[in-house]
Amino acid sequence: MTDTKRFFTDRILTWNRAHNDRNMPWKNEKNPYFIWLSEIILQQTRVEQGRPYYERFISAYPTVNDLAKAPEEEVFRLWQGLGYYARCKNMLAAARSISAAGKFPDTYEGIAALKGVGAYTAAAIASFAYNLPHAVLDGNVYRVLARYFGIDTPTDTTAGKKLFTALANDVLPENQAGIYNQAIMDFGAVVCKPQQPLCKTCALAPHCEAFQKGLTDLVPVKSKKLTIKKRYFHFLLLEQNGMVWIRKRTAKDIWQNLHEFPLVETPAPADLDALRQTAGFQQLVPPKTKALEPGVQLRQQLTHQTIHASFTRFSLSPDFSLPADYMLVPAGQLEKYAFPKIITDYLQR
DNA sequence: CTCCCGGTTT
DNA sequence: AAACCGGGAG
Repeated sequence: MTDTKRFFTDRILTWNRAHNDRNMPWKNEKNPYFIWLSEIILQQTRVEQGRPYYERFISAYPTVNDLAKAPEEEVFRLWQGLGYYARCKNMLAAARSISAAGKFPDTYEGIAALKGVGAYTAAAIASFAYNLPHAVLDGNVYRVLARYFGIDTPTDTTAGKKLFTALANDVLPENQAGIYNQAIMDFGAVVCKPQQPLCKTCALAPHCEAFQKGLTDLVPVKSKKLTIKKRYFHFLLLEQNGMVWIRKRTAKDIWQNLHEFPLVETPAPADLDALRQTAGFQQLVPPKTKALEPGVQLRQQLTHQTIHASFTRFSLSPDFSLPADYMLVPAGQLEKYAFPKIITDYLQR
């Protein structure tokens, strides 16, 4: 262990004792079920967005057995709007396996075997709940380590993951894993931020490679560049005497397991006249059915696609029926189903 | 508006 | 290596 590494760990712990006033409802929590729940909710999610979901989940399901017993549709409805819906599916599967086992796993390997739990989440739960010496490696930790130690190896490569994992575990104080892991992530979120980090007042700056060499904005490095494609979704609100057609998305695509209105996707922007020419539209709407009003346009930005959505209402003749994967539900019952954000936005507008 | 951010699975 | 969401910042 080098001096600069010892200094690093010591200053992180000191900062945590003296200056860390970041407060989360799951901090100091020792119940592994609550810790696991909060970590699943916080994956890819900002604390302030996740917090209300966490409160609702622990209130609805105070124990892992309550969650394990819950119907999938109900859990998805509670998860609605949080994004990355595979997390919800995996969470429920994990809850059922924990409940069947009769206790929460208390080893790193046992925790890592849970669905939806990868290296980061396993280390977080192992250290927070059981103080096991496993270093967390999330976006905050990558950034703090890359800057302080001046590492420009891309973090999203096998070599990068290996290097950062070894370093993270090297600077982990063996007997304070839980406190330290929380501290380094808070430090990354509050001081060593992605944009405009607080280097001027940072107690680590004297030994920080990136700060000393003016490389703060150049690390961490990522190798992949994101290509974003545009998609054009035309949602059809097909109404039949107070009822409306919906279906569950089952394809290997975004929003799997959520519901939607009958959808026609076009490769390019299309107005209603152009839409009527498509086979998809003709399969869903009888000829000469008039739109009830001009369509509503909404947009949603995903990681690698931009969704341009239109919503158009039609009144369907009573005898018409859609393919078997669609279901006709009362318009007043839509809140029982989980929908993607762009659809709930439309419904609430 | 346009970017930017982030764990796990396949 | 690529796909998966939604919200915040500029």
